[in-house]
Amino acid sequence: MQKRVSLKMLAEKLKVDVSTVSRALRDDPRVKPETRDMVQALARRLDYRPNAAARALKAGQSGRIAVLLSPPQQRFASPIFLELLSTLDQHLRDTGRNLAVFAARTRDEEAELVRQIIDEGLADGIVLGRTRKADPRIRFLLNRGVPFVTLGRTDWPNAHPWVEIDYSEAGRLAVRALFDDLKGELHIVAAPEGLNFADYYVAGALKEAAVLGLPKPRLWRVEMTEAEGARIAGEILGQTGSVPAFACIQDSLAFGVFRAATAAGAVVGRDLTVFGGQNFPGSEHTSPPLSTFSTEDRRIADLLSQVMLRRLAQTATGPFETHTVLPTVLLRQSHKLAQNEAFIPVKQSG
Amino acid sequence: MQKRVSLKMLAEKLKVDVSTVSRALRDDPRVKPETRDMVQALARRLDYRPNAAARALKAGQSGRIAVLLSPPQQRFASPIFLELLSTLDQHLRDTGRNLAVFAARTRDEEAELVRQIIDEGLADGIVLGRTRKADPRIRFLLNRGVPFVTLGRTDWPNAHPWVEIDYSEAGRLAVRALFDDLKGELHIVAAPEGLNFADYYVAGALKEAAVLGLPKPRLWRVEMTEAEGARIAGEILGQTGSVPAFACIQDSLAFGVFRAATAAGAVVGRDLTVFGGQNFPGSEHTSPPLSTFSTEDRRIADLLSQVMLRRLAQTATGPFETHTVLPTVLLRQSHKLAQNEAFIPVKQSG
DNA sequence: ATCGTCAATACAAACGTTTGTATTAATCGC
DNA sequence: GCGATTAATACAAACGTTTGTATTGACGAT
Repeated sequence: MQKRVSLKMLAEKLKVDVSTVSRALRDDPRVKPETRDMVQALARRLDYRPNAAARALKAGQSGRIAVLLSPPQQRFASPIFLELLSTLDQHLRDTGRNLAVFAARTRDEEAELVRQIIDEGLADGIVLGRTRKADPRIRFLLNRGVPFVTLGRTDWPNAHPWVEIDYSEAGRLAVRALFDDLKGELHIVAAPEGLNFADYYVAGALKEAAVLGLPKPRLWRVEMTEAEGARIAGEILGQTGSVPAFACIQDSLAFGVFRAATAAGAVVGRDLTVFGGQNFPGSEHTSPPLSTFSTEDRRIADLLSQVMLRRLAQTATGPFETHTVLPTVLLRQSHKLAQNEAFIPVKQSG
Repeated sequence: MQKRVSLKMLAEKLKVDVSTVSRALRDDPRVKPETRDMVQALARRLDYRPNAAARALKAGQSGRIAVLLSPPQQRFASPIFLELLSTLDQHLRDTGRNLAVFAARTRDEEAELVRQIIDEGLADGIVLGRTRKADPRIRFLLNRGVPFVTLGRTDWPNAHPWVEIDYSEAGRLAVRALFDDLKGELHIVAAPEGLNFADYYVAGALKEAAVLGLPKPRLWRVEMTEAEGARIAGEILGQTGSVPAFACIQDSLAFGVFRAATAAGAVVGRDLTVFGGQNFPGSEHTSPPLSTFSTEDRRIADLLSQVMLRRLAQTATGPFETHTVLPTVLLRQSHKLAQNEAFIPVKQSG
């Protein structure tokens, strides 16, 4: 465990000042070419690496970007996060930055966590999702002038860059798709109220139901877990003789519906219909294949990364034009299986 | 965007020295109680937060723990990672530390990345998985005396703490399960050679095949993607009239087998049998439900976190006794569906 | 020969902490 | 009431960088 190589160590060995070493390594024209080469040669030989903490202190920048892992995190946390972490880290490392990850326990804790990240200098910028109504995290970040990008619009849509999945369209799609062979009550199963993407989904779904002349669907606002999906579907399947339809905002919930159906001896596509969301791994292989919409995880990750980097490079603050709404694409129409006796894939999920 | 609150600022306002402020905040008995209270009151009022970079520089420790996201990262990267990130961050924050995430592009890049993390002081400890034969990352970390924990044993099992999933048992279980109604060739579909967990799996599977008196199974060493699973199954289903059995090391591969089967018009459970691994979300709902083994993601995450923290607290180096082999638990036996016409869940997946 | 110019380098301060040591002034023993 | 003790605080150095400024010596112009 030999001592770390520092500028000082290089300077001593070469009998020059640390400032000369520092400049030599950064190809400053003020150092004589021979000196520069000598310094660089030794630095390479000793495998010198600048100390991140010292640089951060001097620069007043941590060199890190934080990603907020929004609670609750469960096994089902959407696949987009891993995609995002991986993509973002690669983009960041190309610009000499690193990735920090923070996982709040509860939603209430998040605002305090964001404050800590910024005020302790744990990161210079933040990527966050699951935006909410009157989101205290956004309020704080705007106040402090911190660079950040959100997945999902906020109440201050022109004050910062964001990328959004068109959840309103997703809700519309789900209801429209389920409508075709609707034989019973329609259930909208969405994430808790106040979460913007869920509110958009519900709005889109309700509007479409109205357009189609349906009676007002039953609304469920719950955490997006398989357990919650199973609980709701279990309750409904137990009490009604009709054929309920479930528009679930995420496949995790839809998986729960499948589970409840299996437990109740009901057959999806005959005794109930289901529509999911986000095209989770495995949803292609349920029986029948889960109708869902795709969210282009890869593209979202790329966009968020690029926008974050652009925002970091930016000197002036606001207004920020990078607002992108990503389309949601209908995948599979297996809820029609009972009628058609044939499975029509609308688009392969690759 | 007012200036950050520093010790210096507090000191100036209170007309005392920064050292006094520093000591007051840390409840040093050398400062007079009244002074302490005065300092703490102002610090609270101005919401002072110590600067992480300055602390890191002074302490010679970054206060961060790195998690290596092993390549290739794809949508299917196992659910364990999110669980790990979330659990680890919560444990770390309790001890005033933070989480850094690094995603190498390729396996070859990983060793260099680890070197960078340590030599630039980007992290004080590392959690890594996907250990390999003669793993250069481990070699380096041992050399430098860096605290680290691995998911999966290494070639230096007594030199560092590790947690391992019993993949040998997993391979054995899969072959044993498939054996019961084996009507054709047995295929072992595992991750590339050199990856320890995959090597254990293959060894376990081959040994069990030998014990059962089976002919030598066909061996595939591929990346664990749905595409690879589909490619292999497609190839086999096209060329043979018999009923192949696939023991896949991960559900992602098994999902691929399902996809190929659907494409070929083959029915899983009749024209082929499949066994997966790691119990991915959704694997419960395939048709038939995917036989797989569980890996107790939550417990693994907890263990890795705890062991990492214990290792960090440790002053002396080695030997490290924290070596845990986690059992793999058989889930579902749906590959027997064709025979029994009944689905026997061995254990619910929660 | 002498002054200004310029190249090359050294010196020094700063970023925000922590911590060892020096200074000051009050208190105690006698 | 005077030296020793002690409580309270200030001073200073250090961590490893970066960067503004001062210093040195060599050279060309006058």
